[in-house]
Amino acid sequence: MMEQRSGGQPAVARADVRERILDTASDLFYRRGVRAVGVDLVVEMAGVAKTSLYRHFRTKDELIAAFLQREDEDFWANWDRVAAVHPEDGAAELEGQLAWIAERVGRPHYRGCPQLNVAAEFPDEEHPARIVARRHKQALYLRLKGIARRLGVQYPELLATQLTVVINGAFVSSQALSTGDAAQTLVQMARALIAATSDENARGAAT
Amino acid sequence: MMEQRSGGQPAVARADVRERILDTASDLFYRRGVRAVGVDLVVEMAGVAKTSLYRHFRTKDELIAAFLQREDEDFWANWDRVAAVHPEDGAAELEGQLAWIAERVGRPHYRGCPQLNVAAEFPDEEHPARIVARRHKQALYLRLKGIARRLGVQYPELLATQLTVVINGAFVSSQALSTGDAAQTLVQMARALIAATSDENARGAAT
DNA sequence: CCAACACTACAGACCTGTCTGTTTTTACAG
DNA sequence: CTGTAAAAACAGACAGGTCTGTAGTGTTGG
Repeated sequence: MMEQRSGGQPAVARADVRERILDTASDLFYRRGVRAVGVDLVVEMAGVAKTSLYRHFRTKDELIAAFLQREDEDFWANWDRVAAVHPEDGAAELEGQLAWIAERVGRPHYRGCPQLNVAAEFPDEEHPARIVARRHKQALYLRLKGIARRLGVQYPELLATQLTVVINGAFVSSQALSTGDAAQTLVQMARALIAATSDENARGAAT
Repeated sequence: MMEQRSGGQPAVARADVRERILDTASDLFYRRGVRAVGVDLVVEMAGVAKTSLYRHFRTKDELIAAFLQREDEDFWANWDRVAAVHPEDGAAELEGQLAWIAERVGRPHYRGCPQLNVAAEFPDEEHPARIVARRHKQALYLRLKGIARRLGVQYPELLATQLTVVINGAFVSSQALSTGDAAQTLVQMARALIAATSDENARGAAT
């Protein structure tokens, strides 16, 4: 861990300590739960002083919010990478998004969506971390609505809501999805929902 | 949960205190989160002595498990009540189940599925409460598979997995479902998924 | 009579956040 | 390249509160 940076660059160590704290805290928070991890443990595992933690983060609550903020940015980085591959084909993009989400859900020690986990741990909706989580889920809905619009379905808002439910459901259903191909299951769900919103007007008064 | 009583009749007061503790703990655990609620608060709100709590529950972990156990029983009581109304029609039963689930999700201070919340709070999968939660979700899957079989779809396991994802997704997506009719949204999802598994091959051997 | 109950106090550990003091790193001037 | 002052990091004690679980004492009701 000890790196000697002879003739070091300025402002690196500053960001370095902050990043090390956030790295360590994120890992511990996700794996053990936020409330179960104290700042003393974060400080010890990160190899920093407690004063350093409280210099970069005013309170533990702000550290939790920073944890979710980083998870949010990581999530959309993955999303945008896939979106860039399918600038035209909305259906292909959606399946691509579901593919990497399913891969993530299926990982060995996957423990759910951090945003949903923190929401479960902290009932206060005005908690700084809950505000990050709420914006994250709102952004997910909006992105799905954009895809739904590109698909040209009749009710993009309805389809976006349904896809939100499916994706959030996948996050908390790793047990049910562990048997079989999770990606295929989710893609089939998306196709079925798309087909249904496309049928609505054509079918008219059937059954 | 057969409790052996040494020889007397004091079963009434005993069960009364136990129930009062469990009532109070369940309410506090659900609304504020399990880790955020200490036994001192439970004891104070229930108006009992701490020794009484630890006489009826060996540890707080067992109290948490009892909380989820009771939620499990309540859930299936609702389920069975609806199931009894539709002994033949699987599609109607499924829509009935989704209707009361959506109603529950849409309640003013709904705070998610207790089983999922506890799973988010406690990473240890061998925690007594996690064992209850795991069995609960497994039971949900099995009930849905039973409905799927009655529907005569081609892949009942696949449909059951998909419906599990939808229901768990509804539990954690009250934000997305708060706009519009949640019950209708879920029912439409179920219909779309059923139609998709029915469309897969034979279209001729209908009802 | 005695088991269940209420109440208080306690042990030992943990929590967040602050404070003091020392050492290292950085920034910049000469 | 060097001297120096400010900023940042380290180390650790500390305050004041919380947590789970146990123990001791007295009260009550069947």
